[in-house]
Amino acid sequence: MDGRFSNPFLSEQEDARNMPERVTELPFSAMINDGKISATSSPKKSRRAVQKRVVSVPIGDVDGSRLKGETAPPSDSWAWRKYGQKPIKGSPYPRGYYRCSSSKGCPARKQVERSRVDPTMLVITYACEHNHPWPASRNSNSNPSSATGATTFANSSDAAGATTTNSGGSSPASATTETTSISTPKFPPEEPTVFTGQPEIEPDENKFGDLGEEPMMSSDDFSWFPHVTSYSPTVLESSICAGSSNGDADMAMILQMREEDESLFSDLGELPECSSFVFRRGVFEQDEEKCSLRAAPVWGSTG
DNA sequence: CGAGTTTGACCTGCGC
DNA sequence: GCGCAGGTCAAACTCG
Ligand SMILES: [Zn+2]
Repeated sequence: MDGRFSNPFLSEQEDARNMPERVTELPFSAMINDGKISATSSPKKSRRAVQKRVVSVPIGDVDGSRLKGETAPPSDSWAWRKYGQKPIKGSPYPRGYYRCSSSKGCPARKQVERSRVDPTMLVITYACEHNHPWPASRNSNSNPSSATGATTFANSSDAAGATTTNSGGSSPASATTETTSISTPKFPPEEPTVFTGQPEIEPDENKFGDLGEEPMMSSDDFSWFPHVTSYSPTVLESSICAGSSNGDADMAMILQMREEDESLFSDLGELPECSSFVFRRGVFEQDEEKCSLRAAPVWGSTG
C-alpha cells in the first residue's frame, strides 16, 4: 500500500486551524488512517491520524429542534450516542461529540456543531467509519431495499424541501423532493477546494458580528439525506471495509445498494457513470486492502 | 431497569 | 514548563 490515498479530493483538514469552518463537504471518504489501530500502540497518534469528512447540513426542524432545540442534526440512519459537548473557541455554539451506539468496537464518530457563518447550517464532521454493515436496530425499516428508501426519502424530503433555509440557496427551492436532494454530486477531479469564495480567515474572535455574508454554498451538493447518504462512497467503503469479518453480508448489502443505486440514479437521471465508477473503485480497493487495516472484529465475538 | 443524555473532570497535543 | 484548547471518560440524571 504505497499509494494509499493520494486523491486530490481528500482535503483532510486535520489541522485546519486557519479555516475554522469551511462549509465544505468531501465527496470521497478517506478511512485509511494509519494502517494500524490505536489498540496496539499508545492512543497518542489517534488524535491526528483521524481524517475527517465535513458535511454541512441545513437544520431541519422535522426531526431536530424538537425538544432539544439546540443541536439536533437529522439522523442519518445510524444510531449515535452523545458522549460529550464542548464550547469551541471562536464559535458561539458548542460542539457535540457523538459515537456509534451500535457497537462498542465501532470507531465511527461524529461531531456536530453549528456553522458560524450560517447559524441555520450544521457542520457535521465525520471521523472513521462503521465496522459493521448496518445496526438494523434503530429507526428506519429493516428492509433497505425499496420501502425504506421511499419512506425515508419522503420524510427527509419534507425536511429539506420545506426548510430550504433559503440562505443556502441550494438549488431551486421550487424543486420538490428528491430532485433537490442529490442535486449534483459533481466531483470533478480538478477543483476540490471549492471554497475559494471565502478566503476570509478569521484570526481569532472576530466573530458573529457581521457574518451576514452568505456562504455562497459553493458546495451545496446533496443535501443531507439519509437515503442518499447510503449511496455516498463513504458508506460503500465502510461496508467494504467491514468485509473482514463477514464478507457475505457486506457483499450482499453492496449489491443491494448497487441496485438501489441504479434505481435512484435512473429515477433522477443523474450521472450513473459516477456511481459505477465509485462502486468499481470500492471493489478495487476491497481487493487491495481486503483483510488489512483496522476492521477489527472486536464487535464480532467479544461484543 | 435500561438506553441515552447531561455535565464536570481529566487527558493530551500544541503554542508560547 | 505552563497554559490553552480540543477531545474523551465516566458518574449522575432523565426518559421510555
Ligand atoms: Zn457503527
